[in-house]
Amino acid sequence: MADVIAIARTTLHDQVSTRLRTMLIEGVLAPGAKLNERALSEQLQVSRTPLREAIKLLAAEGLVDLLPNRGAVAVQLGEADVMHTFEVLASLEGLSGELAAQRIDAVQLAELRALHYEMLACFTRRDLSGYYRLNALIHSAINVAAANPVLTRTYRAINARVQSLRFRTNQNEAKWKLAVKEHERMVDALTAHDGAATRQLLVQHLQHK
Amino acid sequence: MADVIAIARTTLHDQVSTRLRTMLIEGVLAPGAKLNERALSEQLQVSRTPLREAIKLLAAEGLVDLLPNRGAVAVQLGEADVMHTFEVLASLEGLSGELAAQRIDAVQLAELRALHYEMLACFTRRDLSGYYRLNALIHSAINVAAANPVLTRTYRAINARVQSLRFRTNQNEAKWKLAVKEHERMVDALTAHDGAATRQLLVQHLQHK
DNA sequence: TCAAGCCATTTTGCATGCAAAATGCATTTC
DNA sequence: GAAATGCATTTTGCATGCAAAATGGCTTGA
Repeated sequence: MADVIAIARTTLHDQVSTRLRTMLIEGVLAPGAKLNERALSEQLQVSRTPLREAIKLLAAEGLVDLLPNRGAVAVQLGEADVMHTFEVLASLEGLSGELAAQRIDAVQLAELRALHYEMLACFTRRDLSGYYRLNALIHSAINVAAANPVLTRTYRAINARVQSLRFRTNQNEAKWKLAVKEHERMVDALTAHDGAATRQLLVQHLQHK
Repeated sequence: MADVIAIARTTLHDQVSTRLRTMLIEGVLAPGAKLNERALSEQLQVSRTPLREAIKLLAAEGLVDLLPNRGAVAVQLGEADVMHTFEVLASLEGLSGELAAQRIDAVQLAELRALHYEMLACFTRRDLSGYYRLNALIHSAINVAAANPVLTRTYRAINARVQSLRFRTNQNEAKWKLAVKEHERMVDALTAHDGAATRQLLVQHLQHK
């Protein structure tokens, strides 16, 4: 009984916030839309209390704006907001890469390489959705290898803000090729445990979006 | 009637979260302490609803841990947690410096220099509390010069986590001298609009703590 | 004496109720 | 006809009530 993980007990406001978050990211709640408490509570079949707690949480994450006495509104990011968010994201990705390069072990490296090859397969087949999935997995693996929970949490929170945009951006062939190339170099840099290089590559990688 | 600012109307849960945040930072609510809802609501003279909303917010900020069905506990940072937090903070400070170096204007630079001289005065008088105040102002000014609200918000949130620790750390003379020296170089780098150098200095500066 | 089980009390989580603020609409006035 | 005003409705914000879970102490049995 060494590594028995506690049974996940989840509170209602937690479930609600998760639900709302995906609704916001997937655009079910479009930017600028008002979040009507009564309507949402009926839709999600919960009372207003946990719903309100969830909304406060999303406000803290920057996914909704809170107007006193006038409710919550799904944030509408202007061009400047997106740029600012990407600046911070790039920096955090860079840190993630630098730390990962220092801390990644052989097993993690092997797994990363495996994911990379799977991604190449998707690229070759022009399987865009598979590519996206693996891309996310790879970046997540790097994040895990960085072994810094604070970083992981912060990155996740900020990433959620622009996640919805990624549903819209579409890759062209040249960019796609470049991204794959960059990934290749990333794996190399991580293998060499070259922190500075990995950082550089990840920052660049994000700036190309 | 050009720049009339709207009257600040504040919600109760907002006030409560602000109050609790300072209580946590200042150690009135010591790390590991349970946040009893009834006790706090009586103490702050508010009902449990806004109090609970505030606690959820602080949980999102990472100042308290939420144990399902067992309430909230003021976070107790282990050595590893502190290290992880500082890693992220250093990175964000670095970004702040890099952006500030690119974007700072003459007026902001002048103000920064003025603050720096005020800080030197405090250093000369061995006025530690004045020094801390100006130090915070200078870092805040750099943050503002970086002109990235997302960065500012993120930094603030993460900084709050370790802010309470700073009440305890005490400078020795040598470290203090070094910090002042580093600040001097920072101002120079910003004046030269040298992003890389400013980044480097700020990262180092934080690592010395 | 000590441990295990049980019950009373406390505490959290959620639902609901009520008041203040905001919104929308109709009416009035010019 | 357009703008302003007043009123009804809606919506948010907070307080309170109630049930489930947790906590602490007590008794019972070995």
